[in-house]
Amino acid sequence: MPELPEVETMRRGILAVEGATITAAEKVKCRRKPITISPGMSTIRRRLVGKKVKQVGRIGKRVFLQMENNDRLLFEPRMTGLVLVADPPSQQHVRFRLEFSHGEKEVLYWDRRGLGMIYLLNDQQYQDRFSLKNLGPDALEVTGKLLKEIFGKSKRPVKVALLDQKKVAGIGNLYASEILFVAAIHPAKQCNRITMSQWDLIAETTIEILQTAIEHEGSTLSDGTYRNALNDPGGYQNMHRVYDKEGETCPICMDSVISRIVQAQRSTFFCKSCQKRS
DNA sequence: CATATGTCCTGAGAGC
DNA sequence: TGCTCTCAGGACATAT
Repeated sequence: MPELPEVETMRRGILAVEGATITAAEKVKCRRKPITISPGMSTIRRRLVGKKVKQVGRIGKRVFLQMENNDRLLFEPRMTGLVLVADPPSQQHVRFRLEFSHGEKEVLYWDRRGLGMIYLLNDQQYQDRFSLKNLGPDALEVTGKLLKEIFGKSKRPVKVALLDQKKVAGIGNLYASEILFVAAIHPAKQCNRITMSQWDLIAETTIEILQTAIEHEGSTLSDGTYRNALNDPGGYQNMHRVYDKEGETCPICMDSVISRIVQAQRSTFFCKSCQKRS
């Protein structure tokens, strides 16, 4: 589930390692199927141990440690991955560990389902991997004009299109429903039928919702998986308007109930009265 | 190129 | 109570 706000919260949670030197990197033994860590641990150790972290960054839904030579160690949490500086929710799902020079700093990668990945890229590999061809502009940077350029000719349903990371980076299933509800756009509306003023509204709403979600440290759903770097839950789930609220009264019209439909094999939540196909 | 679909994986919760 | 089954949705390989 980690989307842009959750991953940005992870990034902020490990900012303290900026300037610290990595003293150890360890793939933690785990009875479950091991996650993908690339390249191998011996190469990772050779390139990281004794090196200083220049910056902690985020690209889309990935968080990374950037070294002084611009090697980047990326954590890609996918569904259930967490980057932690505190004790993990469970020991059995700890997959990877980094130790740092000063203080008692330690960073853990924890992942219950193990769909996440960790990989080390040199600067050129990073630039290629995340060129605009492969990953769209960050969702916090969008404008109506940009969205219209990116999506304006597409016939896809807007909700499905917003999830395409090649187009815009950072929006996932949860925030897509929330954004379109607030912008009052029907999730099945085709992109090429959305007006310029509606794109402006979607852009504004996207930034507003994602920023507010970051301020609240992301959304911890009922399964409780997502935690910040200190292993505390987020708070934005209390501000959800439609996500996972099928059958509940719409908070805007107070009349219709929230509907659930499936688009591209994923749940979409919306209000039939507030979000017209028009 | 654009878009659709199946797959990876675990554990919570539903249903019997 | 304990078993089986479904489902959650990140990114990507493959197909159309």
